[in-house]
Amino acid sequence: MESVFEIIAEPNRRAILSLLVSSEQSVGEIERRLRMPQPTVSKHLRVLREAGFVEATVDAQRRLYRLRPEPLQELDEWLAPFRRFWSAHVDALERYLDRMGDENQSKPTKKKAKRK
Amino acid sequence: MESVFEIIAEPNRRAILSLLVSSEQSVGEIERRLRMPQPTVSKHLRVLREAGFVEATVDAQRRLYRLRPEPLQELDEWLAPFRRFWSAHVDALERYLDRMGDENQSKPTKKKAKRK
DNA sequence: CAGGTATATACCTACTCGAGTATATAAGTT
DNA sequence: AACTTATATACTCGAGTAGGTATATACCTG
Repeated sequence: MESVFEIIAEPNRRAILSLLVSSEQSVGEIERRLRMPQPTVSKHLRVLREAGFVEATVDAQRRLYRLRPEPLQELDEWLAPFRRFWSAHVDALERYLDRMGDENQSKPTKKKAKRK
Repeated sequence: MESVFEIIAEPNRRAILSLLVSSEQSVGEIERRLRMPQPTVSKHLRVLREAGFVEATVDAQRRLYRLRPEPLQELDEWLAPFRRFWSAHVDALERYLDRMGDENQSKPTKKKAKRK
């Protein structure tokens, strides 16, 4: 369970993260809101904690868990090159549609684009 | 192997995606550049293809694989709420640092912040 | 201190998935 | 047609991991 990617591969962990994005929550609150058995919640929280996604403070018997930004920022950085890639694609599509618009507006039922 | 998240959890698959971000590649090229056994490459490409991360065109015996943007965009969208979260944090930190700057520049060795 | 609440952990099991090896398929070359 | 290149697939095996159940730990309340 090394990487950020493996951590967020698990749906319950993503649910926990999404829940924590609004505000910190105790284990019991997470348990109730996500309708998840308590050991399951604790185990996922442990994984998230050890990977730096969340941190906890003690409040009597409770633990209040809150989000930490770093690991998800790392994910965001990994995405950067791909963002450049797909925005290039959008640009190309826009240019293409612009050209089509000029050349013949008369054929709106066109089915296939030409292949190189 | 349903979700986008599970697909990119695998390091070799991430490597393939990163390689394809520059331009399309044949299976053999991927195999050589990533020093990965051919069946491994093919199997990961299959997973990526079925999940919509890549598409292939046939060139004689070769298959040229290229990136498709949608699945990674989906990941990008999942990150959106968290981005709001951490930019809020940066703002708060900046305000805090600003205040500290005004109030007393004279105590740079402060150790602990007050707890509620 | 007895009982209750909140959370963590230990143990087991079932399942998934990736690696490795061998083989199949298909196209190109001689 | 034989051979080679390029890619896909089938099969087996081992490791990792999530879920379930039971139990441990810690704190709070009467």
